[in-house]
Amino acid sequence: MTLQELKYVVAVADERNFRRAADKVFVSQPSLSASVKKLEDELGVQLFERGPQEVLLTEAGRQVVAQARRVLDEAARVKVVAKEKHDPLRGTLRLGVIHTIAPYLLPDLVMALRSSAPGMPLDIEENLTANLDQMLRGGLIDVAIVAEPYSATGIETVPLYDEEFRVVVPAKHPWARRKAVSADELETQNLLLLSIGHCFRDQILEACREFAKPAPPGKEGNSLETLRSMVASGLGISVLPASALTQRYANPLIKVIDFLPPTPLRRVVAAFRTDFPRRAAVEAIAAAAPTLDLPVKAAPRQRP
Amino acid sequence: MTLQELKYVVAVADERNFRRAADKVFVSQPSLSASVKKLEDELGVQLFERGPQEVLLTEAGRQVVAQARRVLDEAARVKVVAKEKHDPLRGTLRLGVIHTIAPYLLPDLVMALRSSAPGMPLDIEENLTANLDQMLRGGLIDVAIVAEPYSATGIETVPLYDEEFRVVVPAKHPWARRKAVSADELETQNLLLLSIGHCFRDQILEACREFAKPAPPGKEGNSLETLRSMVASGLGISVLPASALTQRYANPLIKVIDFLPPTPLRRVVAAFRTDFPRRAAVEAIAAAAPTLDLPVKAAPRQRP
DNA sequence: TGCGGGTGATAGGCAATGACTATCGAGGTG
DNA sequence: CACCTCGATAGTCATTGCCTATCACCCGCA
Repeated sequence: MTLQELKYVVAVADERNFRRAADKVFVSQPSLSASVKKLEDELGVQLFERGPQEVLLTEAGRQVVAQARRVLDEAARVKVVAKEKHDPLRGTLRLGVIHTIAPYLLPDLVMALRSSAPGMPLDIEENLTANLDQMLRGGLIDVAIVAEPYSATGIETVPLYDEEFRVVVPAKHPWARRKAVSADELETQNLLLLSIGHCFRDQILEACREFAKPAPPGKEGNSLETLRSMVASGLGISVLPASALTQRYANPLIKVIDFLPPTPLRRVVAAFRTDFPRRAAVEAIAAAAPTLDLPVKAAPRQRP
Repeated sequence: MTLQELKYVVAVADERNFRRAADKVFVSQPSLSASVKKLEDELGVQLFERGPQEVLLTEAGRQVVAQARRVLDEAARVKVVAKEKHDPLRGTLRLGVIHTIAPYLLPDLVMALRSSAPGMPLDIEENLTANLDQMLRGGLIDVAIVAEPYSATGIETVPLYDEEFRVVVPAKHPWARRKAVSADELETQNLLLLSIGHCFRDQILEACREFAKPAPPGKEGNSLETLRSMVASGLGISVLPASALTQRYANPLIKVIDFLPPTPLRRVVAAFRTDFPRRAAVEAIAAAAPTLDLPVKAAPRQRP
């Protein structure tokens, strides 16, 4: 039984005439006759009475044709469903973002995508890189926005932007008046870091190799906002990414100091499975990134 | 798009593995891959992400597969419907019967068929032969029980039984004591006949050729029961078929007289379109006829 | 009563479709 | 690094379904 046979049978039932039905479905009359007979044989029931005057539906034919219409109806809806999903910028995109990026990027990004891809709502998952990686491979999310270094087989990345690091110290800290500090100097202070698992912690330790080996530094916080508050309360100094230090987050208890060049930075990328079919959705995110009002540098597409 | 492609896609979605899915639907893995790709191309949407680890459903894939299941479901019901109609003795039989047979045959026939073909309810239409003929050709009824002579192209008949005619006279009629009368004698009496259109009228006139030409005889009735009542009231004599003169219809005001041989009779047949596929249903009727408690003679199958 | 115009079924040739086996290339795993 | 499994590809082959041409039948008309 094929959809075509069902189409043919319905056509014959509609036209009550094999020739007209054949024209209607764009085949020759013998082909149509053969197909109808084939279906009748398969079903073991005669569907039509071929009289010399007219073609009559048998009782079985009536029922089968009615059911065939339902099949064709549902089959037509397959195409409709597929067509609706045709545009990669339509349909929910499941997006994972690490904790140190989400709160600073998402408000603007969602805003930008709402106009550039209005048919693509975001289902957002905020988590650690390692977890996002697993979810990405497992198909639980479609795209992950993480910081480099990040690579995995079967995963591609598109750079979004480069984001410099800044030192934040309490307002009454001895460094509060300095214009810039060197990464090596941080060692001398009580450096507050994120807890283990946050990539941002590792990136800072990487930037300040000197004390990566010695004992772990001061206290740890669970989010950048926690760190910020801890600094504000005078507990120590810390390092935050530039996007966490916009005007919106200005705080009189905190002083922001640049690094002496080379300024450490992180590259933020969008990662997705190589086989992910909605690349245009990733492109939409990459295209939106440089338009955002963030203190970042557009990251050139270096490894396409 | 074919049902097979939909089956394949559903199998892949179920197994999340092309090889296992191929086994499940009894094709080689390359064939299955090709079919899936073909459907994806046709729909213009990628349904699966073929990762090295596992096969993932895209969002479009989820929706298409869900719809495909519905299609296959409905398609399976086509076979169920057909199977239900597989037995020609199942399903309503639309039966037409002429007025002069219906009330005497149907009660017994329905009873007999209820046991020999319990799954075949009768939808009964009572009408004149000419109308039944049209309905039979037009497919409005499946079988017509009529009296011969009846023939038409594209129509076959099966004899059911032969039924003799009897003369009925009022109880106080001069003939009331006679054992038998000749057809020719009827001319001398006030013969009550059915109105024009009833074949039984023509058959009586045929039996008594003598006065077929002269002026029309006495009054006319619209049914055999009307005639019977008219005879009972002394309005004249009439002729009835044997099946209308069983014990059940005995009436003290009426005397039944045999014809002198050759006794006129009518052959009752079941007529159906040559193309009618449920011949077994007709056979069931033919087989039931001789078992009925009617004063008739089984009609041999003379022209098969 | 024979003759066109209609029906659906049949016959024979042909091309497209789908299936197969064998193999590849990519990844993951010991 | 060898080995295994994944899905994709290549090439061949049989089946399928299609077409044109024709048949057999029935109708209505002359």
